[in-house]
Amino acid sequence: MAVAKAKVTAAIDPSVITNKLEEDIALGRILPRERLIEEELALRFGVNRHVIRQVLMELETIGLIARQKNKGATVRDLLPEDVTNIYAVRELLEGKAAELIELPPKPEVVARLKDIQERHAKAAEAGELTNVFRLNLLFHKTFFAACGNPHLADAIQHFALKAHIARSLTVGDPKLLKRAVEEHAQIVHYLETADRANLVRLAVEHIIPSKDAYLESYRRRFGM
Amino acid sequence: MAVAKAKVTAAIDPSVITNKLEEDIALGRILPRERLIEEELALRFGVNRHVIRQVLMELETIGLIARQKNKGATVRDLLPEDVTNIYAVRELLEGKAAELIELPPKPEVVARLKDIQERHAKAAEAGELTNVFRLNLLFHKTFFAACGNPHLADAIQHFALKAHIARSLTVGDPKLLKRAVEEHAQIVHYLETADRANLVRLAVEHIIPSKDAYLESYRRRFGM
DNA sequence: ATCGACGTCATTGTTGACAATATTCCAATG
DNA sequence: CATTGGAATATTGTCAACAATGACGTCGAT
Repeated sequence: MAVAKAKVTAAIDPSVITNKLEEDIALGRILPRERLIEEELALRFGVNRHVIRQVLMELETIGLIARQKNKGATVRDLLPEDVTNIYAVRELLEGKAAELIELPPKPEVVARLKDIQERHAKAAEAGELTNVFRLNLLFHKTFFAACGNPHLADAIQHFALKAHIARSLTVGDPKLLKRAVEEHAQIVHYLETADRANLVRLAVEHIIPSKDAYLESYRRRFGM
Repeated sequence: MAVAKAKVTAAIDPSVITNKLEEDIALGRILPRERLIEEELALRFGVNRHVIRQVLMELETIGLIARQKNKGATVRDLLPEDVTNIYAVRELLEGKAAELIELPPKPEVVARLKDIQERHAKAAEAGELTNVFRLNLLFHKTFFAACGNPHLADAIQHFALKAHIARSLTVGDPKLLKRAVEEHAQIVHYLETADRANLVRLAVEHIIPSKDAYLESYRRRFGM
């Protein structure tokens, strides 16, 4: 009995499913107001429905989906004012983190960011949206983790996830993508040159285009 | 022995249990590193173990407890640096909210805050810790909800809950309590007189004493 | 044709049983 | 006496069956 049974089917961690669904929502593969059926998802990921329920609860607290008792879960539909409010908090938090980050940063932090940045740029060039999404996420996570306040970094991560719904509609835009890639390179540059003022400015400005793109897209669809 | 199923019309909502456990942690009835056994809690609240699991997951995302796979849940033990970091975020968020709040505020907001403040003061005088806890929570929630940014208000609420672990050790201190009551009255006053500068200042300063009390208490217990 | 009552189906919520994993305790060993 | 091995126990994790609820279409009456 010492030997564990060989697991034929790889044990799927709930957080893996959560991440996958976040990705689906962020990339617009599941759209706002679209319904998430527990059994469908259970089948798709090859797990029990309870695991899916747990995942859905997580997504709810993150703010990506809304659940109603006995009625199920749907992707949240963010109104322009929601997006404005979320981004107001993001600017506040991310600006603060940029103020706190150690300058000059530890060499390994810069090294990691450079590596991520390059892979992100390549993925963008190749049009691999999934990788672009993941590497962008990783870049920001790595950057803000360096601020020295894990609780602040968590909050930033949390609000970045909330904003993903808003980004789903404009995620494919090559212009936005190109600009994001360039700004990542600039952020690394400001880190290396210990240029606090520009770092803080860019950290805040960096997220604005995606907000504007969403508001613009919303206006276009529903009129002003 | 006797019966235990007194609740024919029960239907206990999970959030009620969550709130009760938050209270227990905040008031120090359950201490850091103490274990939370699912079946015990299920028995205590007269619900199925699954409900408790759900509650524990919520408490985990709030940050009040830590869970390890197959090992169960314990109340989180906040190190001084955690408390410092959490309060840094609180000051940032609550300061911002105070800047955003509409001045002069709507009359009904002031009326509600006054009512809560008076009941809070009475509870403090009577030494009813449970009511003090609840009314203090309600006061802050009502105040920050008035900032006009629900996402910001949520984040504030979230971090206030995280901080509750830290407050559990000093919650009984009459000096702190007296000061909190007075400052609530002052906050209402600054609202009525539309005194933005003082309002922002006090909103930030108001939470500092409980942070300092925790750090002090920690030093005393483990030496400096 | 419109509306509402009603029955059926789809979906979520709840429960108890069982499996997997950690913890505790005790005895055997060096 | 400390340590290790391994049952016995305690606790959490997973599952499948069942109950409750809401969504939807059908049918009859006006």
